[in-house]
Amino acid sequence: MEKLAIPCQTNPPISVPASIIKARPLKFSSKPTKTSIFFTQKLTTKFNDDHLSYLCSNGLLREAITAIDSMSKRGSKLSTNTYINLLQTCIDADFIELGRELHVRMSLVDQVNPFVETKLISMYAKCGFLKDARKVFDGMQERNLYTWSAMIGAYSREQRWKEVVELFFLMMGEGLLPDAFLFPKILQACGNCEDLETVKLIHSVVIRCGLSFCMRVSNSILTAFVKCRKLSLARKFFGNMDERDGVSWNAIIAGYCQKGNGDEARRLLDAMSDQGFKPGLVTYNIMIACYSQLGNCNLVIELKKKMESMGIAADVYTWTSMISGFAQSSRISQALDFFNDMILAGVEPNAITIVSATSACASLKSLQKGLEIHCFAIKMGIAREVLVGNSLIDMYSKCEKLEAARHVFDTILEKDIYTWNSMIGGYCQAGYCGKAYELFMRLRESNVMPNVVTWNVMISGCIQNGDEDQAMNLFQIMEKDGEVRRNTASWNSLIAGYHQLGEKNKALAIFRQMQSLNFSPNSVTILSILPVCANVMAERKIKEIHGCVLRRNLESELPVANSLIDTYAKSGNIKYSRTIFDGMSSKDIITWNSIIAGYILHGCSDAAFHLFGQMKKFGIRPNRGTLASIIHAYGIAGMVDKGRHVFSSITEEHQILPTLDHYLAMVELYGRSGRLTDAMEFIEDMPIEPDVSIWTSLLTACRFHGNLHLAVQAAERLQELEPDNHVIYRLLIQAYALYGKSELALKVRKLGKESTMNKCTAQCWVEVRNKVQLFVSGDQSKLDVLNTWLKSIEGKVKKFNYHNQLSIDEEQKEEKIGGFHCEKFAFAFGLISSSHTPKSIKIVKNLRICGDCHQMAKYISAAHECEIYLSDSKCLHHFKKGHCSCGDYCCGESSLVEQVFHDLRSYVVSGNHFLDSCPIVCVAHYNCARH
DNA sequence: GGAACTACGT
Repeated sequence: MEKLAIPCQTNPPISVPASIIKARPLKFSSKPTKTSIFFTQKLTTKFNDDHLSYLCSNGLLREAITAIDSMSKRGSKLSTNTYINLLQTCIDADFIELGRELHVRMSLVDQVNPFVETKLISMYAKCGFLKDARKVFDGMQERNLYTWSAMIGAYSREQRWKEVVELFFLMMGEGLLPDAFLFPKILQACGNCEDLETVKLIHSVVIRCGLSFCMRVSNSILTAFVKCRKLSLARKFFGNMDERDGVSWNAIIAGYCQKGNGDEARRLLDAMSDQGFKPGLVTYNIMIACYSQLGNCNLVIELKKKMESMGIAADVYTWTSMISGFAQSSRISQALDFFNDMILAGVEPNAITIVSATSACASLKSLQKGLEIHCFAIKMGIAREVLVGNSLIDMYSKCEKLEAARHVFDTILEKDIYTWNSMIGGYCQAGYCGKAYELFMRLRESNVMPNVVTWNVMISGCIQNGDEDQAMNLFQIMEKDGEVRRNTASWNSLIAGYHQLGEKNKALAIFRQMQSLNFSPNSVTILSILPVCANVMAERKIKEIHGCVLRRNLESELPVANSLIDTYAKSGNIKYSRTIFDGMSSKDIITWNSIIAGYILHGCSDAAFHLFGQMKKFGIRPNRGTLASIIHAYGIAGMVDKGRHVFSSITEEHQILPTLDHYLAMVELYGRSGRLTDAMEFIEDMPIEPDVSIWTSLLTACRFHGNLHLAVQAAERLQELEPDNHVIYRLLIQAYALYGKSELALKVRKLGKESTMNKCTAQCWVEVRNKVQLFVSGDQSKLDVLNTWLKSIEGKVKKFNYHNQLSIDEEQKEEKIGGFHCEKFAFAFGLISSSHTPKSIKIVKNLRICGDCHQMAKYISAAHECEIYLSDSKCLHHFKKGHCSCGDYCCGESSLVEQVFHDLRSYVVSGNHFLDSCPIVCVAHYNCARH
């Protein structure tokens, strides 16, 4: 800009742009007339205005202030207009400091009036100082519509909807009503905080003040009803509208889309065209967003083609909603394909596109694609923006690239709490608890306040990494030190953490405490606590949680219903699983897998096959888990060829790479049917290294079918894999001893003695009529009654359908109580501890049930018409009418995994049994239970 | 006389 120095008598020489000089009238009459005085004043004002705004627009704030001060010293008062223009300059250029100076000077010369005050409100608000804006507002003598509009507009921009609605009521209290501009703002606020009552009130006010004809206002009412999720009201309002425009149609269509009712939205779209309204870009974008979220690829493509045929090009919103919608509906690779298509179509992504695409990469853990998008963000110059940066941190964390995540973290210019939480969460997930803690401490020193999420992330990080004390400590101090209120997620972090640590009892205690403090469990809580209760003796607790699910209307959430199916099945109640399954209006692959696995657990392979067929009929594609289960089911049914056929279909038909669970199911399939050589050959041909479960499965099969030669091989391989496992030692010794290799047996025994492993004590728990009794091996006190009874039936059991197994279980003697295994006492206690034979007995055993006891359970279930549910360390046995759901295959030596034992002992030791209403009766008191 | 600031979609 060309600058000229012009001499000036009253002011020091200053530079003024040529355009201003040109704009100045050049002629003055020598004698001042009334008009010319007016003109001169006006010119002076204009000159001052231009002069000051010139200084401002060039950033010469100090000079501007000096000029103002020297003007006021000379007694020339700045006009309100000048102040307003200056304040506007401050807004436009974000010169809040100058604005404050002006505010001070205006107050000093007492030149404040509603006009400038309103402008001051705008200025403070737009520069991000809402509190100062409010201070001006509160200090005002009189407020008019403009003032209210400025103040309400300020809260609206900050999305502080509640304050907007509050101000609306205050405004009405002062006898003022919004106009056609302000009503939409307030309605938007009501919609966003779902304040239906206020919307209804405004609706009636609008009718009374005759503003219903205004499209903006009535469209805003319509939108507010939609946002309050009152679609019936919205539809009624829409139907009653005298006039509708495209926006009205879009609003009602958006309402159905938000509810996921794409069909109704589609009908409205057609009706809209029929009534002569052309759907526009926004209409198509709404519809496409809806179908993208539903993951309906075909319809999205169809709609996009249709809009393009109407001459409407997909814009950045169209593509972005497709990308984010598909990412959210788990069709993540499709979402990333759309990102590519968008770039090819030459549409420039915006920050939200980048965020959506990055989060898609995060869920896919696709580092390659994530890096590409990071490059895009860098090229667009938005990689350091907080929103984009946050999603990049998340993506790198999920791809386990913590250093890259940290690099992004360090480069983000203005970190918000999400930035910190993402980084801390990333460290926690990766197990770097120390780094997370370090960052957490740094955050507490920064000017960003940790929020409840930060604390929750830290708690779950600590507990997942095993630092239970630190987790509890954080949980205790968060409210006092952190000034955040615990929420459901805080409790969930602890419950899920304890569940992962296998501390079921502590998880249940936290769950109880949570409820007693009136925190409502949500679906996450339910999903953490249900697996804890998957136990034949916890049915009451499960029903209690089921009740809680129904009260909170959580049964419609698929994962919750799926978990209920799974938990009931694992707890012996497959009928309940089925009832829930049948009652579900929508089912996903997990639903089908849960019920199928449930039936298999109960030995009902036919039901599993039937459901598998039905599932395919419904067009649900089986996944990895389904196929493993079905092979397992063919194993139980002894249908080897069918099982093999399913195995080959994994790769051929379903294009899935078989994993260890499929190989295990195949070994079991061969093993059960006695095709041990096939099993061995299958294991040797496996492209992945067989693990403990594979060899254990083979060993079980060898025991069942009496193949000592292969048993020794399996035991040797097991011993190689887990040299410190004492159970495997014992198996190996027994196998050698029985195979006639006593020298080897002795040698191994010597080695085994040197290892410090302790043998587990056998224990079992029996529940009869909601009372729980513990039997521990080695405790022989006061068991005469049971002993006598057991001896009386021993002979009968032997005659009953005995399967002659290869016995390598000789060492179990030491676990016995008075010559019997503890579960036999459990059977006896269950049967004779009250006057009637119970319909069912439920037992949990820490080790694996032996063949002998298994036999007795079968006998009892037939002779006494009493079903026995026995959950041992490996399997759920359901004895009924002389048969067991495991098909007699799952009994034998004690388990390799002693987890169940550990869990159960902790219940007793801590005195907190999971059935609140079921106190544990100690063994010595068993006689009292009869009365 | 000035000032408030224009509904539906990421």
